[in-house]
Amino acid sequence: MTPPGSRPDLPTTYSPSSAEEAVYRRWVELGVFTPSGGSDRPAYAIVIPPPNVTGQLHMGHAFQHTLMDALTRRRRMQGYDALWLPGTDHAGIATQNVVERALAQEGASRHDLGREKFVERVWQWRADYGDRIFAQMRRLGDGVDWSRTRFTMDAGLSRAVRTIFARMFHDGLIYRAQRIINWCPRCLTALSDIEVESTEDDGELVSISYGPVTVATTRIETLLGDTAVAVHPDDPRYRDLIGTQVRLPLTDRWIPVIGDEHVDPAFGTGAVKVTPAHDPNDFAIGQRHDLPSITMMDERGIITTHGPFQGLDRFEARSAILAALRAEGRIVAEKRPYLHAVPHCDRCKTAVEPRLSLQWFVAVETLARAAGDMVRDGRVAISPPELSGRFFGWVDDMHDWCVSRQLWWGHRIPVWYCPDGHTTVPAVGDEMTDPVACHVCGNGELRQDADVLDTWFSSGLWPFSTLGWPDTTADLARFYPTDVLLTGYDIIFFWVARMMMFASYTLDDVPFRTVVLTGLVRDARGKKMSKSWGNVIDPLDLIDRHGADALRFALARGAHPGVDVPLSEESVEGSRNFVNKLWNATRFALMNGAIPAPGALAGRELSTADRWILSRLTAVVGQVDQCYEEFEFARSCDAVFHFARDELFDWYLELAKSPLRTGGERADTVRAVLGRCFDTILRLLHPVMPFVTETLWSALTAGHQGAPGQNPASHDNTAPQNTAPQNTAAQNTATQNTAAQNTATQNTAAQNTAAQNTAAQNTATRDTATRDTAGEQAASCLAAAAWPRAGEIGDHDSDAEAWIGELQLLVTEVRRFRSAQRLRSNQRVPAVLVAPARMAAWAEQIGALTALEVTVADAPPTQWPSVVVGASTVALDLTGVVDIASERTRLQRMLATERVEQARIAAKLANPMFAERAPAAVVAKTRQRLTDAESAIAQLTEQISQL
RNA sequence: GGGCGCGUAGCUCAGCGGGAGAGCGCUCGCCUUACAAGCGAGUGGUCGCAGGUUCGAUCCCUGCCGCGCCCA
Repeated sequence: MTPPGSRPDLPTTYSPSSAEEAVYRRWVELGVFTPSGGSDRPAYAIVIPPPNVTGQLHMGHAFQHTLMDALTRRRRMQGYDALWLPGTDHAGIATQNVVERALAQEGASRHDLGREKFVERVWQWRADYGDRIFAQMRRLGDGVDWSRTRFTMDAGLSRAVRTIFARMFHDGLIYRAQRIINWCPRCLTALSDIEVESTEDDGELVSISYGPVTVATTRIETLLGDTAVAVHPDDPRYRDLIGTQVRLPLTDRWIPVIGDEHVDPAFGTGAVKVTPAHDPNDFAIGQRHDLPSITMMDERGIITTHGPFQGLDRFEARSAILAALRAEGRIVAEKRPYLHAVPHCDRCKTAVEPRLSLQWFVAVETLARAAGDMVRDGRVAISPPELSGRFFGWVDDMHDWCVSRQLWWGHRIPVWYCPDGHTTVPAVGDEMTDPVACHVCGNGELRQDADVLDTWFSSGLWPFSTLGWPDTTADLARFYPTDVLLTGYDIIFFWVARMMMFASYTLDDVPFRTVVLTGLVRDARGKKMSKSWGNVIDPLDLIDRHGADALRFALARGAHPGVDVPLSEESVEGSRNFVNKLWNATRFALMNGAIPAPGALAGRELSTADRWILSRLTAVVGQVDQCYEEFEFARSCDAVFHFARDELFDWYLELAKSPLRTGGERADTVRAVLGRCFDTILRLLHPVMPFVTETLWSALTAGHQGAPGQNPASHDNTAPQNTAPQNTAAQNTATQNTAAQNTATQNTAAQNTAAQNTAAQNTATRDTATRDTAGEQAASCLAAAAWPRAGEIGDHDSDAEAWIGELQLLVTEVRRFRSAQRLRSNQRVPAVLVAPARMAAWAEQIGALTALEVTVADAPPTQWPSVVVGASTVALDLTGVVDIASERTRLQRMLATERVEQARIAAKLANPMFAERAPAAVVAKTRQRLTDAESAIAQLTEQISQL
């Protein structure tokens, strides 16, 4: 505990593990993540791309959440009413698989339980484990509004699903049809195109004689379902066979040879077997030629055709049929291995079986075009724009979307059938009422479609279903369209395109204004992280060992738009080191009485160094702002990092030590400048490094409640500035429970969707209740403080920047000289400074920075070796000690470099075309460079001659 | 096969028409009163190869070589 008005003593090493949890709890207690609403502030909203409810926080989440959090936190500090809305999706197949595995351990299957009990069991699982990822998000520091946590199976979101389904059905945008779909023989369900992942697998391409024609295939077993052989109609080899019949090997069936334009005469033998029930291309050929479809295997991939192969698994059948064909002498050629693309189930990696079946589809043509148009006419921006090609490639060539899944967990398809097979879908406006009689024949014996909808169907509604649609809610009015949808470029098709399609259909508006696409997190060597490679890094492990800020900063520093981010333990350590450096530099500021109050600088006489650092600070604030507008997180981090470490800590702090020691008016000014600088960089870093900045800022502003730039718009600023004791989070480790843990035991009744509050929601309700009283303190919390504005700090000061630049150059040259002379870093040497008055005024600081005992004189002692920069000379008392040979070598090397430079520039200027055609500014700059090189040469020549 | 992208320091990557950059690593010196999770200095690159455009090319264009991703 820190008494009012005093500042805490901070330890020399920052310990994230003891600080982070308490800081997070304080934010939630203060309600900073919950938009206040109702004010006249502009709204800003990001909905989280919902993580899978079975998921654990992985590095991809850590990365994307860091960026979303940074965007939202900055907007919040800028005074926006900012919402980052969290939640999860129900992950149909994945969740069902998890629960089925648990059941299998008990020796049961879902069929033993029956549908109703099984679904109850899944709800139970979700109540027990579904909030794990929320607790992990807290560890990362995600500033989401827990009071608005959503789940795709919530009552409200389920209503959105049923509503849009009915509307689209009645608009003819949802239909049921027999089609070839991707079927997973393990999950026993249909999959959409994007739930299928193709891999290049070894197979064998076998040429089989069908009598007069030979066909080539990799899927030998489907021979049993062949109903034709197709050739190109113009192919001279086969033209005459078109219309004849050939006997299908191993069977008694005769099948026609047909001509079809889509056959590639150059591939294989130029003749293909046609299996309409088991291949999408063959299905299309079958439709064109009115061929029968023969389904020759069941949903588990077991052969059903009568004969010797019946009952075999599809892969066993492949070998058996190959052997049988070989025995009959039907095998003309074999190519093995033959690399070809094989589709696999995204979830279980089983080879997908194309299968003819009756499924529900979304007709995507108009919706996909509308989604494409949003980007084409600029209503939705894609960042970085280079990746829009990827988006168009998908939406402009999209097949109808198979949305039915043969699962029990999910939104049951709201369609009913009567015994006569009529279809009944609730009417628009009455979507939630289950029909009691067939809308066609009035029969009251209705049965609901057994299938559920694709999880992505509900995820596609996420940007507006989470805000209350289909009701017209205050949230929808305030936060929709949302501002940013941030996700990896690999997953753009899953939600981005579909959210846009549904948004266009339901609200005739964009779901978000900007799509920010990130790269993928890779390992230190740029390799994709995968379990099979064994190179997966667990973000929670890194947070445990180095702190969330270190992980976040390491990730954000690599976040160039759309580019993959390599992440290594070393880079996180590097960031942790910077966090610690920031900690110690701020400690220095605290120990020296830095004054962060807004008026502290007013009317003070600033030194050149003060003006310089404030000028640089202004520039950095501007840079950071620009970077955020362009989603250039890496550059933003770099800008603050280099300013803080290489300018503020390395130079200003060193220059400040002397006036601070001296005291008086000058020291107070330095304290005010320090206050302003540290206050500002903590604010600038807060979005990416929330924990340590919050801790340090509360220490910095303790006793200075009138800290500059408090966000007047945020929370209730009519409350008096409260100077009540503030725990510094670093010291408060007493309570270890996270809020998520506190409420994790709360189980909700299965199926009772009205009661499906997540634990986090319950927590947040409590949080919100405390917000009114906490609101007074909110302004003393960095997360609710104002974002710096470049204009408030000052203007660019080129005079100060030039003088400090010269000082830095002089100090660096002296250090280089010392190093070249092999002087030990701790060996203090007498020296004389001969310089203009403004430079000579820094004699003490120059001495401290170079480990020299500096005195000012009008002329350097003869025989002392010297370092010359511009009009300033530092002569060192190294008579008899200096290594003349090495010094001569050093100077001569510098001279050689300058001469090369001089020659190159002179040659350039000698070219008349250059002066004629190059812009005047470039020519002038080049002339200046020549002059600089020439004076450097003169200076070095002089120094060498004096040795 | 079609489309997109990438080859820049030992590693991972920025830069993308006018002086080659960062982080990490490596070498040397230093426990200097904020910080050894630190400080100071340094090493390291015909910017994949070959042409072209230009006063000027790492950057723009063409071809080639190598690598990656998406789609078929």
